[in-house]
Amino acid sequence: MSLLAGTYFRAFPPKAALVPITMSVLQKLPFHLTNTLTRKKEEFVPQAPPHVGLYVCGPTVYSDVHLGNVRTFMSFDVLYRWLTHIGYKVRYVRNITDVGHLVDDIDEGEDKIAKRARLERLEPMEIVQKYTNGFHDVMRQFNILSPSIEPTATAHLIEQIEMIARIIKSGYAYEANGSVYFDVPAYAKKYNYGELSGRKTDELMNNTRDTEGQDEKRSPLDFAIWKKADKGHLMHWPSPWSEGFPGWHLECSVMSTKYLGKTFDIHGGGMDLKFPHHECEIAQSVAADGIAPVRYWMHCNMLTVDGRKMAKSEGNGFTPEELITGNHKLLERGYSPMTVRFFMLQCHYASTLDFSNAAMQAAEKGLEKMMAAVVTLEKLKGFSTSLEVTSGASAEIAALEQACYDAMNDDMNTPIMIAQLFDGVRMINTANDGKLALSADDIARLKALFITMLFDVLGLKREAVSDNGALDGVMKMLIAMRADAKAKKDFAMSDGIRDQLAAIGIVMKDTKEGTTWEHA
RNA sequence: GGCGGCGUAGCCAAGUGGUAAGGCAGAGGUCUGCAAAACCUUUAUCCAUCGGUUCGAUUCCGAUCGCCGCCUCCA
Repeated sequence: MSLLAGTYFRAFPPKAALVPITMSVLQKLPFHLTNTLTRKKEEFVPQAPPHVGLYVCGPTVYSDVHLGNVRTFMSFDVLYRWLTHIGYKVRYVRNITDVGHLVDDIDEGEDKIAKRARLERLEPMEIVQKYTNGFHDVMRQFNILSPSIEPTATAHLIEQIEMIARIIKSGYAYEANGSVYFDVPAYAKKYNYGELSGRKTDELMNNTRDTEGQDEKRSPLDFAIWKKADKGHLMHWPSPWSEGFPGWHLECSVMSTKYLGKTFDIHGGGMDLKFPHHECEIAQSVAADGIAPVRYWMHCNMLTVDGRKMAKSEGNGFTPEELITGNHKLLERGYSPMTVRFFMLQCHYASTLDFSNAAMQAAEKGLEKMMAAVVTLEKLKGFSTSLEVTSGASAEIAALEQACYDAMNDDMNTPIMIAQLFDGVRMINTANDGKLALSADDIARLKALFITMLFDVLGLKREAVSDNGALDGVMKMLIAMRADAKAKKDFAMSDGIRDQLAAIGIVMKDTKEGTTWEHA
């Protein structure tokens, strides 16, 4: 078994990783992040620079992802992009949970994927495929990069069974009636169960729910790492203990350490996974291998709607699809994926973010302003600096650049970084107005900064605004007619054209270079 | 009840032991035939409430109120 499981992977970080660190960008300031294990902001020092191992708990593919999920993956996408940008070589692992997990008390013994399969009359793996595809589509829409490795739980059954065996061998798990439970009290005697979530086993004991099936367990605190499948349970595999399926917490422990090493740098996920999921991951790894698996834990906060966590059970969750089309009762209209991305990144990942139509519309306007500035910047022509002339703005641009790096290095503070860029927007617009002189070098530097920060780091992309050629042609004609009317001082006609277009959502703008138009 | 966190302008949201980033909205101005866009200026005597520490707190400590997340093993 161990041979099978171990033949095809390479150790990470690589043993011969003694490549000198070549941080291309800025080494002046190290990256700091809030480690939720210590609850402190710490300097990030990878165990084997320049390599960084990053693991994020991926989705359970039994239904559409909702916007809250998107926020988590987007936050870690920015982390991945930033670490890469500052010169690290990141191996980013994000799993797909395709082994179903038990639904709730009502659907006893039937897992999420099996239940869904039954409802939709599909093979479980059809469900998995369908929603995995959907998940990938959503990730693409929001411009979230693919991880380096996207392992699935079902492809790592052998490793999971091996890990269970190791935990049993070390005395922290026991079999009962074909299921295997993690022995929390035994573990807690030697190690600190609850170090991540701040929980204490005594307290947990006092507040345990009286649920069914408890009799198999020695302590109500124990959790299943292998579960015997009930009859009718669709997904199950053979194991030394029973025909069954692995416990939920196990897959992440197995897949993270398999690809990133027994101890790896960063583990991320949503705040709601801190307990029990992440706490159990620590316990499993420590029990199996005697080593803490993770050096830095990062948790990103929840997306709320009207102050409440977005969740299916609340009925306040909408799919990314609905958000884009506006087809949901909570949505006044649709918003583009990049508007959503910008909206989310204007808030720090560790804060709760409250969703509202007003906030979305504000983000939309802000993003438009930002993107318009990039277009302006690309057209700007600066004066030549051949005579050792520097503009008064040069120092300001250098400071702006530094401020952007400082913000990102300070626990990935995207809202501050964006605020800095808006200062840059002012500079660009002022220059465009002829009220600020920028040298060609200044402009090149600003361009590099904006493109790097906006597109590479924040992961925004330009969205198509103008649509089809026919409309463009019609608009050219109308603009010409209106110019003609204006030349003849026929303002009734020129205003009429403009107002009627405005009524159908097209806005004309008279600039020095001529008239342009856009959708309102 | 336990654990974790939050409460900053009309809205979204940063931040700090020395007196409040940014975006949206609002107001005034420049520009314009009038607009729009752009630019400039402006908008929180104050950071839930009450105490305490301090020369000084929104920032630290305590209490109160309100809100949110988690509390497993059958997410």
